[in-house]
Amino acid sequence: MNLLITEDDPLHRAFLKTAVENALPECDQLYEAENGAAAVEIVKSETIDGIFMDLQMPKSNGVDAAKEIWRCFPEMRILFWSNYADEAYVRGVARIVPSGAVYGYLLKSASEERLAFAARGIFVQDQCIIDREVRGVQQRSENTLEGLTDAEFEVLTDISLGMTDKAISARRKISTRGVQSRLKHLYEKLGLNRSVTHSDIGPVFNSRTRALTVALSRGLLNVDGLASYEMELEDWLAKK
Amino acid sequence: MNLLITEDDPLHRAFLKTAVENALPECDQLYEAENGAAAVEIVKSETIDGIFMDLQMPKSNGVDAAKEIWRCFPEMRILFWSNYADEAYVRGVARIVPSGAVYGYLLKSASEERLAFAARGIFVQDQCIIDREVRGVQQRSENTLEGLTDAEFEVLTDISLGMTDKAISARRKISTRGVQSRLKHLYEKLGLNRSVTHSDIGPVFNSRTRALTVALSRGLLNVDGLASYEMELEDWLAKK
DNA sequence: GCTTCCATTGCGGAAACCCGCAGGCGGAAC
DNA sequence: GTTCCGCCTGCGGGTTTCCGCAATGGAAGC
Repeated sequence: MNLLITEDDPLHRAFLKTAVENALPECDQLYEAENGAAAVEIVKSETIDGIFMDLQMPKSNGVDAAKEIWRCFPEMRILFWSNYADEAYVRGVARIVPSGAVYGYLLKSASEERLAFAARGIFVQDQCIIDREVRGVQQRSENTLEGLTDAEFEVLTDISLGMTDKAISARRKISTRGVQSRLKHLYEKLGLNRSVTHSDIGPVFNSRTRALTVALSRGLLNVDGLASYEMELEDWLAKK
Repeated sequence: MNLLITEDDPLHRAFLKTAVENALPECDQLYEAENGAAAVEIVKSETIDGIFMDLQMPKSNGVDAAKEIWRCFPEMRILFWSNYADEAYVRGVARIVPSGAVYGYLLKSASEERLAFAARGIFVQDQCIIDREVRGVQQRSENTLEGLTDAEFEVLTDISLGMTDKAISARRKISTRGVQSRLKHLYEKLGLNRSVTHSDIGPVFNSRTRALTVALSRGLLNVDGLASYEMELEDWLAKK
């Protein structure tokens, strides 16, 4: 069995390496990549059976790399390994998993024991292993109470790129009024309607930008995510 | 000599610990804290001569902790140790350094050798040691060409919190027109004026929110910074 | 003193944004 | 079938934001 570790931080890489050597003696060859692009190359040139993938990496983040890898090898088993259980990451990963693919999502704070268990579960027994806290985020984002619908999340990513209503309506093929309607619901769910309005000054917050702040601080969005949304937007602009 | 390591990631903490033991044999006691609040407590209860401070930590980031520590011990020597040379961090640190204090700013990608050199420089020889790349950011933000003036940066933080023009004008004690003037200059420096405008759709971007995206992706702002600006804003709102 | 540069201010208007109301559509549940 | 419910749409209008133009005042430099 050949595995690949994709992780930019040399310390974490070394830790992961020894952990894997202990947990998976059946691993013959252990490749390493320090960014997403390098990982993609190795997967294409070598024979890889499974991947450890860090999500936070400078340039070419883990999600993009995984998307490209799954495009070529839909069967590839990937264990994501992340600092945070941010909704942006969880959603980002969930969006690109091919149906039937085996994958896992583990936090870096997990013990070596948990890591070993997850690794064996995924790479040996072909089972999906999702960290408990991550699972919590997933569920919360599935039931509509606390979480946003896809439509609302979509419009959130669009305004996070700084698009105008009109541009969004063109991109998503709905009327500008539809965009505003989505926005209104988004604002409500983020709790902006009952936000501060000072007697002298009037409303203190501009909903549109405030939504961004709140989304960022709640982990609905993160800066890496923005970068990849930006690329999708550029593709669309080029085609239009 | 008693030193304190403030770092949430156990791996990095362990690495730092052995590195310090090698580089600074004159260190008697080596304390550890895994977040800013704990660090502040230790500094207040023990006798500490110098601190390694991680900047990215969940809750109570390094800048806030350092601010509080320097408020009580303006002589404290602090070596900041960060993943990124983001302008938001560099500016954040520079804003709170008491005049005459000894401090350093090192990237985590630095070699152990550089780390040892910096540690000796700061804690033994009382010299400020700033990483080269960080120094680059500092200079760029000092000369007005590429960087923003204080006024522009201030208004950037305000819109990043989602404030309206009127609220900003009240807070900064200038007219709303003044706010808009600052904003206009900010937009220019971020390059939003010559941005995409599509023939069918018209302007694709809303300057106000687009400014946020650009500032975030360029590292002028970051999410930790937002959290502490938010607290300042709440203080002001409470007083008002 | 004069000029230059910068930040600020008022005015005014075009555009963008926020939102209540009313209505239409399709899918899920009963 | 009926009833919900979420989502989209048009209309209308109130508010906010963006920005050009012109004028003021202060600081720095000749």
